[in-house]
Amino acid sequence: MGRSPCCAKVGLNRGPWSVHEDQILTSYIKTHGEGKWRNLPQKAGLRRCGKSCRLRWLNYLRPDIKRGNISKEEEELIIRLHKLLGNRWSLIAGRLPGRTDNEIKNYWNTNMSKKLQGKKAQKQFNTTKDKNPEEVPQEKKLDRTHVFQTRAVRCTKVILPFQEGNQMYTNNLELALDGKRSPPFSPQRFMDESSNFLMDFEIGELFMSDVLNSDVLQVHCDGIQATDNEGENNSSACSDNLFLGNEMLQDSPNKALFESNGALELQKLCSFLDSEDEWIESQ
DNA sequence: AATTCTTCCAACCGCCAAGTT
DNA sequence: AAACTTGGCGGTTGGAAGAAT
Repeated sequence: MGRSPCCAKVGLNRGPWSVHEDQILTSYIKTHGEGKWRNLPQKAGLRRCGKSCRLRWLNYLRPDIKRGNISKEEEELIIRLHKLLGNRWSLIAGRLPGRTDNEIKNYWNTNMSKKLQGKKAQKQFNTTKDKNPEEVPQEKKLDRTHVFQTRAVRCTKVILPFQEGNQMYTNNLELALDGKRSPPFSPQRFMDESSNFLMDFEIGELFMSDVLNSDVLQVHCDGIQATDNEGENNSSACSDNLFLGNEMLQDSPNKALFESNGALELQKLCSFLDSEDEWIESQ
């Protein structure tokens, strides 16, 4: 049932790697280089699955792996990057030389998640997530300052929509989707407007390209319906804020908050907008 | 000293996207 | 265009080690 395994597991070693296996793998990769993981075990004479070899090399045997505890500076960076990117461990690891995504993920799960427990947003989410949407009183539905957490999903484009005057960003978005206009994005203005937040991230080509390639969708929204962690429609959120991941870059006139936790699919965004329009019309 | 509980992290798993045939 | 392969990712697990009883 389901997907076939990546390789025939019969007769393969599992569990912790022995010193001897490490030596074989290291020696083979030093000679032949990385890649071709599927065939590597056979060629190297290892009774391991290719995936397992890849993981062992990337997370443990690579010569540039940094050993030892996460420093205070690294921890601060992890927190900031997590705020920005969510659970995109490989992206976070990419900005911490010598650290692996697995290591950072483990560190986060064992240390940081504890420290950050009890956050207001999480608390608020938890108090409402179990309720049947039908049971939510109407005044709650109308509460556009309601804070909730959405599940991060990948999107294929980055949109950095800026509002010019009262122009609805949706106009720009639709045109961008139709290919009639570039996504409404001005790097210079983006940096100007968000300089306080981004200052600590060494703004530069590298960072900007990271952002642009990171699937992070920034939404400057004027009314958008989102789903909660359970994938159910939640109450509407209205915001004049600009977000980078979870980070609010501008104060909203109505102090409303929409947390996208990193990303929304463009298709979902469009359907949210449609449903939001219907909702507004029905009021 | 023995047992139970908790923490930590290496390794595994399934899914996905990109590349190839 | 469809099927298949491959590499990469994030979530989860299991067991070793340490702490508590």
